[in-house]
Amino acid sequence: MTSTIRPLKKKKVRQENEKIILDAAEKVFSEAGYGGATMQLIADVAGLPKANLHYYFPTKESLYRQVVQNIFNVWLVAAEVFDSATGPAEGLGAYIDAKMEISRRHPAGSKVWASEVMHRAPIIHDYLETALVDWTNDRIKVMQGWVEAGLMDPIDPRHLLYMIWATTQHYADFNHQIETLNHAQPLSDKQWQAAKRNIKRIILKGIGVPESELSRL
Amino acid sequence: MTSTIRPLKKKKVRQENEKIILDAAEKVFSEAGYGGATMQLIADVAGLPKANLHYYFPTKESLYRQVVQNIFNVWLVAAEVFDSATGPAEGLGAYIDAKMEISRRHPAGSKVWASEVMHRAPIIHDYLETALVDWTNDRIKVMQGWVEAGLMDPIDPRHLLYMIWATTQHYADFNHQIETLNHAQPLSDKQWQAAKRNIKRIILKGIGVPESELSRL
DNA sequence: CATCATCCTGACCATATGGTCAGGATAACA
DNA sequence: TGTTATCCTGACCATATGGTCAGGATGATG
Repeated sequence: MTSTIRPLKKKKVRQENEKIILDAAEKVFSEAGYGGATMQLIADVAGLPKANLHYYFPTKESLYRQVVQNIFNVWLVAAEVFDSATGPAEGLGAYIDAKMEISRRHPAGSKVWASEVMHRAPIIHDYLETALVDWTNDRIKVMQGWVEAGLMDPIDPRHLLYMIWATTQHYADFNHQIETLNHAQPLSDKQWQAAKRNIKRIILKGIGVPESELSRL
Repeated sequence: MTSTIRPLKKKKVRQENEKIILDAAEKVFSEAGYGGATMQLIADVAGLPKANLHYYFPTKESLYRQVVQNIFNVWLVAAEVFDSATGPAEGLGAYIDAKMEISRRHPAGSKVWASEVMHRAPIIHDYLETALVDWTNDRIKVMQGWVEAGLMDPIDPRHLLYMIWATTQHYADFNHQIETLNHAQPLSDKQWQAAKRNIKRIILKGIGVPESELSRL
């Protein structure tokens, strides 16, 4: 019974503990910020002694860096829906849906990312300058192609992209404000659907997608 | 010559020093977060000894609270343009312009606000529940009126408002990311104008403002 | 000029924090 | 079973931080 597991036992322990620590760290960093978070609090949330964190992650900064990198990967995966699309209604619509889903399921990650960028990205500076720049330029070209094909109005794709990022991430980063304005209640399933529908409708109609294609939202 | 000033000299000193400290604090809080900011660093930026800060502001938290309240007032003033408007094109257009101008001139304040809300508004909780809720409900009624008057599509005003907040504040909160994506350069005058124009066009067209009214952007 | 309130600050303190380490426990493996 | 690599942790340390305070400077007031 243990024969197949035994050789992996130790490796599994490492894998599991790193996950526990990273989850706790993401939560604490998102709630307190990098400076406000303490290794002791992360340890308490993880249910481990503080020294154990330092066994897996030598410094607070290395732990934080790993958290941010994980989030960036989530972004990238979500963006894949963008690529297989044939036009703005499909591509941007799916992208907005995917980002809203992340904001709903993964708000802590979004907050850590926002906090990092707001503070001039001291830790992931290089990521922004390479991976993000490349990714962005690629999508801008795609959207530029849509403009030239007459599939959308001659909008500057850059500002369109910022608007999508801003709006979708707002539902994660400012979820406390949104809940406060919703009678102190989290958004219900219906309200999340309504949010997605409103956002997609305004943006897609705003860039010139014909009304006939909007009905499917 | 000094006769008119003399009786105010001491009061003026207080006023000036409080302003110097608050400006320094806003800058440092926005760059480091509440937990990452130190009274020593704020003192250095202000060019005053640390003990002097504690003379005017007894605790770090009281200083921070004052910074956040000042920002909230800036928001409120900017929102006044909303009210004198006769319809969405004029009202929302002016509101977007005003908020973009704040994002450009006052990014540090926006970041402090964002950080505070992201961390569940521990300091200004009561503000959100009273002032912000009241303000928001009032504007929603105005927009609801516009919908009923047929001046805009039947959009949920709440999500429209969030979209405007998110997009305009994004240019302050994520200015580092935007600059990184702009060849490490701050946006020029022209680029700021283009940003405003793109945002207003997408949102206003997206909610059904007729093309004829968009040409004036 | 004398008195008083306000303003200012170097030196100091208690506490909290990131990080270390020696030594012990556990499991893989020969 | 003995050896080795990995895992675990209580106790400890150096440093940084928010905050205090006694005493001095400055300007208002009468």
